[in-house]
Amino acid sequence: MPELPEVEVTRLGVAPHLEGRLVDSVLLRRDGLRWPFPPALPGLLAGQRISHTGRRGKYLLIHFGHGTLIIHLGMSGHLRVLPLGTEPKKHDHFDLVVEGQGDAGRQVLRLHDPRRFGAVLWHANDDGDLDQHALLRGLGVEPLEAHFSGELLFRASRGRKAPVKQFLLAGDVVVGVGNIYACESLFRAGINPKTAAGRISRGRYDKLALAIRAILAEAIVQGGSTLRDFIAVNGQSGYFQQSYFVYDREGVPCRNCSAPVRRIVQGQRSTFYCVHCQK
DNA sequence: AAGGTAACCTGACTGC
DNA sequence: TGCAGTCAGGTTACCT
Repeated sequence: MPELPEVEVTRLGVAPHLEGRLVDSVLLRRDGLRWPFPPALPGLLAGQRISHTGRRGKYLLIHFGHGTLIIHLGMSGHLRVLPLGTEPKKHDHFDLVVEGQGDAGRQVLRLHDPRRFGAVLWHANDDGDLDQHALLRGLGVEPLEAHFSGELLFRASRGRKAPVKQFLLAGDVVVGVGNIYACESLFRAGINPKTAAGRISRGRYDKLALAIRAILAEAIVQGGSTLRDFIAVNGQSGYFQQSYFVYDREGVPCRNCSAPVRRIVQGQRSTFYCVHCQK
């Protein structure tokens, strides 16, 4: 789960508990997830002050004076802020304990990730620019920033034969749009997900860019989507899934034209769309 | 360069 | 009740 809105909702939720605080300790309960945790992490972070949080695509960033902690939630990860002493559950792999501030006591930022496709990595300032980090280097434009546009999608797609759905998911042109929001955006823009990216007009990309922006922004306001694993930091569920028009609605009447929503597979991922509304 | 596929892993659900 | 099969929000590595 977590696509851009879920990561941003997570960031907004954890930020007040982290920014400006000192790290007490770091606890690693296993060697790593997708990649090994940096073994030196506890020593690198203990006693250091968190300056601010950020996000690049689906990567959550926790910035320190000497470097940045990079967290990815994979398919099934979530972060919670809990009172110190809360018993860890199965699949709780990583704790960042922060000092209290004001009335608040020490708290723990805890990463839970059953499938373990997530990641926790460290980028030291000495290693160069963060945006040149191996995981961030090839990423496309942030869809909620001003320079994201239909023109950008149009230009980047010329000559591409891949279906537009996979073009969006690839992440090298625009970041943060995962399977749910790609399906929903294409529906809103009225574009068939199977259409070759390179054969879509400028005007239709203008519409698609607006749809992507609007849907991501709406999802953030609604607290993201709650599927099997995503729970916001405060334990509340997001409710954007109630707003789905096509995702996970195979066979259900289209909310626009009542034709049954169709499910196909593209690049090993399910795509949901309306044959009537998306040409 | 771009495209296709397998792989990583657990858990929930379905059907027999 | 159990067992096998399918599917799930992501991304990289590797091959054409």
